Amino acid sequence: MSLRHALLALLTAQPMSGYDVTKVFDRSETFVWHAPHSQIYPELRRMEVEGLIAAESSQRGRHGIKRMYSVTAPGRAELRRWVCEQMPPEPIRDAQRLKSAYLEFGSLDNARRQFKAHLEHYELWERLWESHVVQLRARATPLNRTGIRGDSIPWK
Amino acid sequence: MSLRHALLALLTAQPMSGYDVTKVFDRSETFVWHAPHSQIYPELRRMEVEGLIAAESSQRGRHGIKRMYSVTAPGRAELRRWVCEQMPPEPIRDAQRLKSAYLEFGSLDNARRQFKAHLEHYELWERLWESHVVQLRARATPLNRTGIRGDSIPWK
DNA sequence: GAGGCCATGTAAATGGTTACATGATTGC
DNA sequence: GCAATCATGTAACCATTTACATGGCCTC
Repeated sequence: MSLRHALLALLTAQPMSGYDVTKVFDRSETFVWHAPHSQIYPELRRMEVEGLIAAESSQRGRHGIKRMYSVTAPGRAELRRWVCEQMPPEPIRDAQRLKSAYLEFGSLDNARRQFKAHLEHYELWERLWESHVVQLRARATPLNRTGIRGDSIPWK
Repeated sequence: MSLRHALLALLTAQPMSGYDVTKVFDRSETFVWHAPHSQIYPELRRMEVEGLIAAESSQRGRHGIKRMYSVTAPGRAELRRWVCEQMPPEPIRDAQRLKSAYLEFGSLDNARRQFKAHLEHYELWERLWESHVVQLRARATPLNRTGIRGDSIPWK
C-alpha cells in the first residue's frame, strides 16, 4: 500500500491539491511513482479522514470545492514509520524481460526492433532523469547537524 | 495481461500441471514472473477454454483430476503475436526507490540498514541468477539456420 | 498413522486501469 | 465564445494478494 506513502512524501514538499499531485503522478514519464487521478482523489480523501493530511478548502463556483492538502503530525509520523520499516522485496513481474527471453519465437528483425525501442526509451528516460536530478540539487537545502529532517518525535 | 503469456512461454518448454507451474512461479525468488497458485489455476482453465492450451487429464482418487497442460498451435501463434507486438513501457511504481528518496525522515542508522539489506538481497539474487543462467546454457540447443523457432506460420 | 509434498480449487479484499461525467477559470 | 487547462469525482472492470479449504500419495 505505497500509493499512500508516495502521496505523503510528495505532500511534505508543499501543500498541494489533488490536481497538482495528479500532474506529478499521472504522466507516462514519472520518476518514482505513477497513479491516475481516479486513484489519487479517493486516497487523499481517505487519508484526510484518517488524519494523515489536512485540507484547506475553498469554494469554486456553485458546485466545486478545491482542497489544498498538507501533511499533519500523524502523517509525518506515519511517513517516518514507513521509512524505518523493512519491506520484503517486491515480487518480480517483468514483461519486458519475459519477452526478451522468448524473442526466438519471433523473427530476428523483430528482436532488433524490440531491443532498439527499449534502448531508445530508456536513453530518453535517463536524460530526463538526469536533468531532473540537476534541478533537485539546485533546490536542495543542506541537512542540519543531526543529519536528519522532520519533527522531534524520536526514532529507535 | 502478461500472466497469460508467462504461462504460455513456460509451457512451451514442456507439458506441465498447474502444480508444476506453481513451483516455478510461486516463490519469493522468481527470475522473471511471480504468481501464486490462486491466480495460476483459474488462468490455466480460461486458457484451456480459449484453446491456447490443451489438458491431458488423469483421475486422482475419487475427487481429484490432475491436468497436464500443453501449448496448442493457436497458443504458439498467440505467443508469437505477443512477442512481435510493441508494448508501451510499464508505469513506474518503485517503493524501494521512493523510500530511498525519503530516508532523510529516518535516522542515519536506519538508512544504512535499509541500503545494506537491499544490497545483500540483490547480491544473493544475482548469484542465484548467474547459476541459473549457467544451467540454462548447459541445456540450450543451437538455433537453426533461420535463427528462429516455432512452427511455420509466417511473421511479417 | 503421521508428516511432507502432490494437487487443486474458491472467496474476500485490495490495488490499479479505463471509461464516463461534470463544471470553473483564464486568456485569446 | 472558444479552447486549454484547472479541478473533482464515480463506476466497471481486471489483476493481485491473502486466507480458507480439501483431499491424495508416499515414505518412515
